[in-house]
Amino acid sequence: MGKRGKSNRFNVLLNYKLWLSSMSGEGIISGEVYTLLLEIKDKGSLKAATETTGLSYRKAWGDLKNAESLLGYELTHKTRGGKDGGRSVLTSQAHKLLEAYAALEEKLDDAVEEAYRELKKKMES
Amino acid sequence: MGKRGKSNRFNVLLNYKLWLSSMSGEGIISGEVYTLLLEIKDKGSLKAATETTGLSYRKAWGDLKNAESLLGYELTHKTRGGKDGGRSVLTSQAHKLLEAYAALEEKLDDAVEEAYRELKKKMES
DNA sequence: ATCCGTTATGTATATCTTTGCATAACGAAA
DNA sequence: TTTCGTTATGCAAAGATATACATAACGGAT
Repeated sequence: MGKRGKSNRFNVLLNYKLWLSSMSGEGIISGEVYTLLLEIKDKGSLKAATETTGLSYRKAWGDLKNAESLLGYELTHKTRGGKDGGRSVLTSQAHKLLEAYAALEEKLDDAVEEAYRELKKKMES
Repeated sequence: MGKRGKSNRFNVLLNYKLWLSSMSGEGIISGEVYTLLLEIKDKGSLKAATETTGLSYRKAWGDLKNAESLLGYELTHKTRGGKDGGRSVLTSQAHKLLEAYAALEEKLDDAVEEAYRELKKKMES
């Protein structure tokens, strides 16, 4: 280690959280809903999706409903009944949203990482 | 208005929130603490700062203490007593942090705005 | 016609966060 | 040495969020 040791190491992490909101400010889509949609896409049902994401069915269902109501369109085609009980399938708009959101997150991850490096440099100087 | 009207306008806003945390994840500095520090710098006391920022003294004090404990150094020189009761003045490290944070926020504001434009374009296509 | 497991939703419970007192400690200035 | 307004901190109360539980509705497959 260098002359001054690690005395002024800036040992903190930079975190961020994204969400989409309506003009009036209510929350719509956060990372949580994003991963929920990914899981629904994979598993084919909301219930199954909640089991892997860890949130309660009640909340996941509410979040999804909220998101759809504020976006103004459905994110999943929902069917009830049948031997399997029913299923949830992403709409084409949901697919589009997932794609767009993934690109956005990647872009911002990069920006945050770079900003963090600069922050750190400043704080350690 | 154009041929298809505004039917697929993506009428949502992109929001984000930044915070610094310790390695183990506890929150340290959020925008709230940042504006609190700005206000302290301006007003010279924590109490006065809470009056303009709107948070309760109890919480502001706790947040500040938490931030200092996790950073490992003081963000304010605190004095009690005197006709004026006491005061809080930013440390040099706090000044440095404010500067760095402001730069960081500006950078990310730009990145988010750009990312939002792309998101919007994708969602409206 | 019956069954099954999922969607759908209300309500009560618990958990987490913030606020609101209350009250002590402090110490420079008058 | 008394005074004043701030820092400092515990604890109860209030608010906000999330979870848990209960229960209905549904309808394709058997």
